Amino acid sequence: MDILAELNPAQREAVEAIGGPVLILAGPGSGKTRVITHRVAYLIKVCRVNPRRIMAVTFTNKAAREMEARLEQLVSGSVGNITLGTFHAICARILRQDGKAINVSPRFVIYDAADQLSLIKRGMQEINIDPKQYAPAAVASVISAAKSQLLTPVDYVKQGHSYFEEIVSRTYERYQQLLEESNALDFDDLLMKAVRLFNKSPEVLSKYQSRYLHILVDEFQDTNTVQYELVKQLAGKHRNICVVGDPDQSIYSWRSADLRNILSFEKDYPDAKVVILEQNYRSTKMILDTASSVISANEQRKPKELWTDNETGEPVRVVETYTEQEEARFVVSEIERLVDLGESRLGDCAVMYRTNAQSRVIEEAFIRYGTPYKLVAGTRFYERREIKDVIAYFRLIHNPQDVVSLLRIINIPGRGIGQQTLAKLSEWAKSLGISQMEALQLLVEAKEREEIPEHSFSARTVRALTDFWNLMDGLSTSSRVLDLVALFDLVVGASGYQQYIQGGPDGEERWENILELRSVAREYQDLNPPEGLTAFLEKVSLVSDVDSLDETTDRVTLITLHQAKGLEFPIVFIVGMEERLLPHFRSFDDLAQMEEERRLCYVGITRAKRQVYLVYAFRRTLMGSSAVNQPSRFLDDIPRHLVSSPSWWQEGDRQVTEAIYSWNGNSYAGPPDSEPAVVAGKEAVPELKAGDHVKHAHFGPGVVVSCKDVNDDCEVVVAFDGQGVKRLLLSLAGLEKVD
DNA sequence: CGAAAGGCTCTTTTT
DNA sequence: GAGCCTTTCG
Repeated sequence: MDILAELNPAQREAVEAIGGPVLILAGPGSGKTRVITHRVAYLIKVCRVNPRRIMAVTFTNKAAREMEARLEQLVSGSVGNITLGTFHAICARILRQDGKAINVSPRFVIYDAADQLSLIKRGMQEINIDPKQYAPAAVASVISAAKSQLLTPVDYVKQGHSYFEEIVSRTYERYQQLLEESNALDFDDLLMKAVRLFNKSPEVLSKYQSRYLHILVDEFQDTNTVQYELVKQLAGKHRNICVVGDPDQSIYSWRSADLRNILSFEKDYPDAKVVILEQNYRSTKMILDTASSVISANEQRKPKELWTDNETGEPVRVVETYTEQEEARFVVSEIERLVDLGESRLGDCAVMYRTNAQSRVIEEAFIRYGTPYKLVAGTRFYERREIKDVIAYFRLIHNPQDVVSLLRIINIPGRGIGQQTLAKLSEWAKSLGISQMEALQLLVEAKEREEIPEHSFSARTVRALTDFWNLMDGLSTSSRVLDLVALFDLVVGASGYQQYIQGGPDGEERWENILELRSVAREYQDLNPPEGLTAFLEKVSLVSDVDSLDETTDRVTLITLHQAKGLEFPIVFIVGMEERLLPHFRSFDDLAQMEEERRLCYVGITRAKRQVYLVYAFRRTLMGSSAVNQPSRFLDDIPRHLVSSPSWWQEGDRQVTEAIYSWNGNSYAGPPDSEPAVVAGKEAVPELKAGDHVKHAHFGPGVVVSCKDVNDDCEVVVAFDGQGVKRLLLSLAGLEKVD
């Protein structure tokens, strides 16, 4: 297969420029992914570079997986030796391999944002800082930013001036100590310590520098200072570094991503070859023009002209609804309409929003209509309590020093070990200069020798504590011989966790989640005992929500604008196009942040191939209270000729009196004071009772479980054959009674 | 010690 | 509106 065929001249140039630094500026839909994969394939097939000597950094694990799959097709063979993954995953690997040089034990655990926050709270407590006065989350984000600038606690102290910075500084110091005692790294540490490793150990650096002949970085506009530093270090010897990005799609500055990285690349590498990809293959002219009109209002930006040979397409549709509920209903009914027309499938459609909180109302509407959807970040799987609990057991087995995990599960399920006991235990361990697990071990040994205890635990408490230690010790022992799945079953069984969770609220659902985690463990079953556990923990620590997005099922995708980066859909709905939401109110007092909101909007629009809907609600409930918001300022920048004339939304036979007004008419003509109009055309809806057999357009045949009257309507619970149990609204779901 | 209830705060985006 | 924390009582 000719790797250069099917590439346009600019793309081809980007693929063939293999000596020295290369900057590829790739507008949305310009075939960026294609260029990257073809470039790597070109290196392997044509330039005969050993895949082992190539590193490719992606933004998500999913992107890495996809790239690997495409590569294997292109080079028709294994590329297993290539280093491919996110910065975090690659750094974790480097640190496990060579971290010893800077005292990073290979058994470290990785703390996610929640673990980090809990440890910071603990640190603040220990040095008597009132969490009510200084929000731990705020302190956490400053510490994270400091780490992203490569500032250690010592460096940070030198910078601090304000009283708040003083507080942060002291917390940072204590927090870092706690991390070390726990043998844990947070996300920022993974990057920072890798850079530190390379600074401290020239041999290690040289090993990696020599190995990596070619380095590629995708989404370069979203890298931060540490990441760029790391790239510079790694590319220090061969200087074959290729970065790909688009400044207009930089949307992660809050994670310390620094747009200057991509803007100053040419200064850092004056001999860099720059390739600009401006032809868009994804969207219609109308969509592309809309996107351009929005983004060109940014001042701090290099002008760029995207163009396309695609057809003109339909105008963008701007729609006003009365409330967020109406907004959700509009989206679902419009999608159903499009599907009924036969030109689109559910899987073609995506609904995008600024904040995760917006997804709930949308989701409810989809459930009520019985329209299949997939929510990318629901209650994020790995953030669920039961999942974190079980993982904590594994982390503690893997690394007994892990304080966060210990405190998480020492009394889950309840073992009679309360706050008092834990405070004493912590104090006691501290006075002896040992970890809490080691203190527990002492307790066990003292008990076995029937010594008089030097602590003040009651006999009952001693029993509870020693029981727990024996449990964990037993699990550790087993972990050295059992495969991961067997260990999994042992952990949830022996700890009493299974019984605890099944007996609690939502027991079955939570248990299913745990089984889901068990199936992840199965992927590592074939590895030898210690490696299986390590690999499993690494995987569950570094997953992201988009990683699990499955594009093959025919369902509507519900996704945040951030997560949508890098994806494309024929039909895109952006909801919540309102001031205070998009742009988000947190960006109002800062031009740079406001421009980022605009880029976010741009990213959303440019995901679409065929049709874009920009939807906003006249009135919306935010943080518990309802308020009227202005339409987003970004709408003002779209020329009228790109927008369809004011649309009136009609839902089936139902005249929705409160629904749509002209988006540009500015004034709202007046909402109904009463409840929405009564559902019309109800006579077509069948009377149903429990036990009736029904049929649904998407879910197929099923049996009615229950019916409940709700405001002139009826909520029907139906068990569909093989599709699970769904809650539907009778008037909307289109259920058909079967005899 | 633990369950339950009440009160408080604060909401962006994520590897 | 929800999650977190604290308080209270058994």
